[in-house]
Amino acid sequence: MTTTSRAQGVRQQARAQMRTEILDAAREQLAAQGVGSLSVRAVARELGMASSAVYRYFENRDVLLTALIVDAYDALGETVERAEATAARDDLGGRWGRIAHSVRSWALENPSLYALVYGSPVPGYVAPPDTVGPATRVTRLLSDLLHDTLTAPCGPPTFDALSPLEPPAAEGVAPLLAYVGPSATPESGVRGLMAWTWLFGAVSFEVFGQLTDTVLPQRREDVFDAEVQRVGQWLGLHPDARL
Amino acid sequence: MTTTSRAQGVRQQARAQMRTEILDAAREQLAAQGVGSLSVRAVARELGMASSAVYRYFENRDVLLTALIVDAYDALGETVERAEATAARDDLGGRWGRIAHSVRSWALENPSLYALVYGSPVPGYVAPPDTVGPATRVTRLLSDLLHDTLTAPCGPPTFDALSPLEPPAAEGVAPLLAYVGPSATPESGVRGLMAWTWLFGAVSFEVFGQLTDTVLPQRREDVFDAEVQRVGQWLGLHPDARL
DNA sequence: TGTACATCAGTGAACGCGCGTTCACTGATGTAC
DNA sequence: TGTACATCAGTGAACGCGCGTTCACTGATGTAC
Repeated sequence: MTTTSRAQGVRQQARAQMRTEILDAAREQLAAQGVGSLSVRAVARELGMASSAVYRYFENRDVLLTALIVDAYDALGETVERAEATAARDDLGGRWGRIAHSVRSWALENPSLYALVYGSPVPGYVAPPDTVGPATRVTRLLSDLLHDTLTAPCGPPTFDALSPLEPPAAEGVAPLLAYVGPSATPESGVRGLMAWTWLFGAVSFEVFGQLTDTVLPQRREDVFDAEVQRVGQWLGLHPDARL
Repeated sequence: MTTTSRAQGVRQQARAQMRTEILDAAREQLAAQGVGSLSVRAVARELGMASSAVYRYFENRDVLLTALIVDAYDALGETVERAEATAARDDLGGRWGRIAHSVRSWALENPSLYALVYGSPVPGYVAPPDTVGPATRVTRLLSDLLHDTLTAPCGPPTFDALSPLEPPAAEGVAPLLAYVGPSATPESGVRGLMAWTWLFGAVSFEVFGQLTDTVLPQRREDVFDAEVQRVGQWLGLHPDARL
């Protein structure tokens, strides 16, 4: 490494740090006021710099917002991946439990970031392509789990469906089946979809305050865990695997 | 009715109509720009009146927003109540299907209103007490349905739970059980909670665009219906009741 | 029925504010010889 | 190592804008006698 590139490295490092500081300040803004009132000027004020200086780092407000979204997806993705990795590969129920519980805790710890990525979309804002990768990290874990369930040594679970999935519905889940891989059947695909849907529905209800007067705040983790187990059992995961 | 009160009636009627027109314009605003940018001035502009005139009808922006929220809850509540009422009382699966499908269609037809009441909350805005009544109309239907399931002539469903609900979780759902009534057991309460959670999770995912690349747009209703049936079966509703 | 008065919807100017973004600039830091 | 030049972070003033809300007002509509 030459002196030149080391010096360049210093400049770049300073740049990266400033970028981080801007994003941190923006996250504070977000938590306090919501997406709508995230403003370049307020972020600059928080950092004690001229608002025009922020434009050296982010072309405009939307680019800043996109960076926050990407970071949020990545933070959630990494947290959940780490949690999932602590379960033995053949402990399918355990993996499901880690995923579910870690999504929930991350969301409760970062409600504004969760709202940013799983809340109501901001009309007019279109997520650029760079967001899709980070967005699918949790989905990937769930998809792999479903695949492992269907190819487990003890054989795929037998579902208690009364009738097989009707053709139009089976056709509908085709993209999902393609994503999971050849092991997936329409019935298992729909069930996986329902588990995914349920998980984020449950977390959203809790984070967005819809559980008031329904579940006692101090017992929400216990109730959530009971629900996770029931979904796991219904999915054909080993039922007594616990977090 | 005297001339006086009839005249008064005319004035009041004009007032009520103007109020409606303001709310309609606000709803258009909402659909186009989202909650954050709902503005008194823009609403007035849309109606071709001075922005100060709006203050004759709504004390301030928050009061206007609250009125929109109440109206949205009421519109959804009425739609779902009407749909549910078309099923025979003893057709439990049919009632569940009507509720689920009507929530979904209303949400897809009124995505901005759905986002207003089931999307991420606006930080800083606190829902005043007048919103709770309208907010519980759908919940009431689900709760009654659960009650009817548990007190059906053929007896309550037997759930395939491997182990009974653990005490902390059972304690957690106490408020919900109190709401449903004495027929509810902890296990049925958790299942009802999960169905409720799943329903709004599924609808939110579809309305908020999380189903892209997962379920084919033209087949979403079919897939949704398959899911509804599976949840219904799992809840112990008569499995072949169809919409 | 006719008239004097009260009520009330709607106006338009004004207040103070914060916003996104641009631009010419200054001064420090890095680069090339 | 020393110097002339290029790069680039950050400044501060300015642009044009839309916002919520207030206020003194006008004129139409309703009320009381």
